[in-house]
Amino acid sequence: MQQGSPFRNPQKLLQSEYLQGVPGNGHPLGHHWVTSLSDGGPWPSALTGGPLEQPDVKPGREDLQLGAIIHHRSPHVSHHSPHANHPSDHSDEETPTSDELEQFAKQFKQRRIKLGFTQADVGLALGTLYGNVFSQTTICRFEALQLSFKNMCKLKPLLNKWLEEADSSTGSPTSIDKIAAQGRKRKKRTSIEVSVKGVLETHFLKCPKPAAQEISSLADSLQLEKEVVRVWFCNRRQKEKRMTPPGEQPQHEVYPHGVKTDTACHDL
DNA sequence: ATGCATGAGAC
DNA sequence: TCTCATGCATA
Repeated sequence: MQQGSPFRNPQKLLQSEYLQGVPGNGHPLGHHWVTSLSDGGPWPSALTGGPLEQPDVKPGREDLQLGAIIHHRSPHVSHHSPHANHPSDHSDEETPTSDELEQFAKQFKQRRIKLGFTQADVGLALGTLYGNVFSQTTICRFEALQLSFKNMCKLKPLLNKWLEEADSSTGSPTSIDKIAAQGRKRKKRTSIEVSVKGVLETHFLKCPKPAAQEISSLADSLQLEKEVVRVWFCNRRQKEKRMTPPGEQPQHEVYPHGVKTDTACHDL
């Protein structure tokens, strides 16, 4: 844990209301659980239906696998082995299909509740058991499949282990560790009006990746800070990449979003 | 449960 | 600057 300055931001986020009285901002304490599970791959095949199932490492990155979120609960298991290279029947450790993840998440939640644990409990337990603490938010998102596919894959084994631990240990009190709170100046969450959100949404559909200048003008017309607008777009894009898009329940619905309309979105 | 935010790493 | 994993704060 290296901690020096509670505010070591290389960027010059010139906001006006950054550090507003944070009660007790004198105890810096950062826990860095370097989850070196670096990125690597886009979505596996099961989703897009294409053959390919391996954490391949490709030099060129492509982030246009989103258009097709899956929700494939077809009775037939997509059994496609590109090459007879490895035993492809391993319920664990191999990259799970989106179906498996969905299934697991569902069971996980069910059993978690049955065992009487909250999402926060699990997050904490993961920390004491394996060293990686997670927040209630993350557990929640996992259960709701609101994480990227890759992220889901990463968390699954951890949660799986916890699950085994949890329901096997009848009366063993999981060491409840307490992680110190963190003292950091966080910008107050700005709430964007619904009407304004509507405008942003509209723009997003037209252009998911507005240029800096567009963001500026947009922010200007909406009377929002440029940074806020920028972040909004970032978050919006991330949302688009989630396994289960908001509003649509796990069904076989492939919505045709032209979200790959990069390179040229200029209105005005 | 989710909206806005941070930060590290990839381009 | 963007993506991506992650979470505080909030509805």
